[in-house]
Amino acid sequence: MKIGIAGGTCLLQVKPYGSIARMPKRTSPPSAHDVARLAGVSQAAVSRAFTAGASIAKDTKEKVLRAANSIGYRPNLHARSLIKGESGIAGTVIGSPRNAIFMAALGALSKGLSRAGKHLLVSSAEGYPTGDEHIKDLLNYRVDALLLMATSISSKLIEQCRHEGIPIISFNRGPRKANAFASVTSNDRVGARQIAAHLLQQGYRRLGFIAGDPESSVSRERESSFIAYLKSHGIPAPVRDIGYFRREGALQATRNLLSRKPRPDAIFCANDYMAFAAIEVARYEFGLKIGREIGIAGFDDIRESSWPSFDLTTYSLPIEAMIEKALSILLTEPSYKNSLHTIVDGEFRPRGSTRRSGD
Amino acid sequence: MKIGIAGGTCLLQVKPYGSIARMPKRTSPPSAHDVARLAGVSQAAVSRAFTAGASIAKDTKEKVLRAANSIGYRPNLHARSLIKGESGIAGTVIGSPRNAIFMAALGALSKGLSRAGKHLLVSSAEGYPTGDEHIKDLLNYRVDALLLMATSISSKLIEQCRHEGIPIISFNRGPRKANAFASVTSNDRVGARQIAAHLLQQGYRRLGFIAGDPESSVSRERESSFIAYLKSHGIPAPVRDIGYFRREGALQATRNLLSRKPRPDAIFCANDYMAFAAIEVARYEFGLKIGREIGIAGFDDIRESSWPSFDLTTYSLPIEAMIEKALSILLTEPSYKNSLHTIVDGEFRPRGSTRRSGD
DNA sequence: GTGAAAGCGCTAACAT
DNA sequence: ATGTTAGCGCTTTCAC
Repeated sequence: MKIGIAGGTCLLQVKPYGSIARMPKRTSPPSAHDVARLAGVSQAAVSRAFTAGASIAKDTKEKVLRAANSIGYRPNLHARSLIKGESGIAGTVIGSPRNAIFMAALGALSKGLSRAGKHLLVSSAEGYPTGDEHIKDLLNYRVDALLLMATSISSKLIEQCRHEGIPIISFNRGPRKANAFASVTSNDRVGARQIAAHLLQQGYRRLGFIAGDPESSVSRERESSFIAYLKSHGIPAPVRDIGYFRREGALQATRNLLSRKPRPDAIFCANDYMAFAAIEVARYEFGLKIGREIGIAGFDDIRESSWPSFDLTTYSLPIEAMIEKALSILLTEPSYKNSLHTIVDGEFRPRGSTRRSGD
Repeated sequence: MKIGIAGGTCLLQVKPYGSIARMPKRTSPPSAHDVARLAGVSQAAVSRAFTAGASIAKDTKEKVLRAANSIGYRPNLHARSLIKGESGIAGTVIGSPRNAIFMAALGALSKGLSRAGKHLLVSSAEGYPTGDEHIKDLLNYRVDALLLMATSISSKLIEQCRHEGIPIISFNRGPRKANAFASVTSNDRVGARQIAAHLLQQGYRRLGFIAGDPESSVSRERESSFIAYLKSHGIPAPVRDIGYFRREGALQATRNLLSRKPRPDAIFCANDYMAFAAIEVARYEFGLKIGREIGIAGFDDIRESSWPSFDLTTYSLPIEAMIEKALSILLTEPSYKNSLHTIVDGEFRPRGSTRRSGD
């Protein structure tokens, strides 16, 4: 890989150690004092001009705003946070940024918070066993709330947050200890059950399951609920392999399952992303007609699932609704913050990948 | 959609207007003073204990840290920012959070910054013509740098940032005014040229192009470079339609192009995501063999492109390298900050979607 | 409605 | 090596 460099004067300059190396600061940003002086009012008046609903005369306010605008003044939110004890920032730790679901959630979250005038401080904890270090970092910024996506947190930190009144919302992962903090999850049990029911109804009988990360509550819930339904209908437990929520894992797991004798006639994958791999292995490596010769179902209903290349039967993970719920907990439901487990229903989406009667 | 609610005591409580509604704050977080009192030292000593390389005796430091730990003290970074004039936060505005590329970039960015002990404040400007409002928000937090992804910024704001020494790095979008700020882009011109050359070499002659957002510099660069190559080799300009970087748009654009007489024998799409739509329309709606009967190429080399369902010829957008470059500008190259245009080369990836000799 | 003054939690200069 | 002091930029009493 080549890197080309075009243009640019080059001021010689030394890097200030350990900080984001900034340009030479020609001017420090204007302060409320500067504005006050310019407008001929007190610094307190400037503050009031920028505080909605503060008691200030209309023309004083205008005068201030004009002055402020002319020198590009903008209130320093760090100073405000110091006083208010509130930062206007929500912290998010994302355990698996590769997962499209969490990234989609992040986008929705940021949008929703923006609308409410709040902001999102993001930390990626990919590859860390626990989110603790990242969470601590965020706490240093006195975040008003913590959103955990695919991230675990120690009891000590939970206790500390509760003590300081910082709500924790866990996303799509039930709390380990009941009522330790709020969580918003999709209704995976219902979804897995509907998929099981649908597969049986379509006439599939030799079922397979590809697990995600066997440690994750998400994968376990989907699996146990799937199995429970089968069992209650007198169907033998599915053959099983593990895909770790990754493509490579799912490719291999599918190969393993499809090589068995007798071959399973339908495979339920713990998420859509793995189901795509299963479909491709079945179609391109085993030459099977998806639906007719092998049923494949997933979970999440991500964008690609409805594309004709996959046409995947799945259960929609209601990410928008979940985010909305999380936002409403954050913004308007202080009473529920601590010990609420919200389960949002998705929707079953039968598609061609489990249609026996044709491809 | 149903929402189920499980568990939870319910303290009656009123929402503080306009703020993230927090739990009752049982305790405000401990301050350096508290620690100082507990450890029997001055508050300054506490500060020194938490400052790497400060002049403090070893056992004083230990004493302080023990005390701090026992009451869960953590330094308030807002206060620090106030003094230092540096927040340790980089601000990012993402214009199109739906675009997988930018989300991937975000993940990498957050990871890289985390390693450097920095943080990422994220704002989504989806649907806004300019990022200005969001950028202003971020500036209120005195971000140390601004990363713009698919986001435009007014000259006024550029000027203000330069004035305050805040570097702006634009991602995969060249600066409108030369040298207005730093930018990191992929080498789209080279990529588009290689694709054009490859298509000709494979024997395709009646070419088509599907543009992204015709306003975007990315789409324009890819198109103009593609056309320039064809022209210089005596091939007529491609027929053209617009997909706006969206699936629906690309589906329709492909239908339009494939309905023409004579039908183009190859289509270059301004990105992979649109190329998937093109492939699916060609394959499932027009019954064409991809590669043999219609060549399709994209740009970006996202994850799905190498999947057998698409097997898409494309040019890799070197997102990791670009992020690395952006980080190094941010963290270690103050001298280049202002007027550097870095172009990172990707790699041409010929695949089955443009192989004439077979499917 | 407005200004003066106190202080949020911290760092940095200055003493000692 | 440590304590004292003066702010960083703002919000919030408290007088007027």
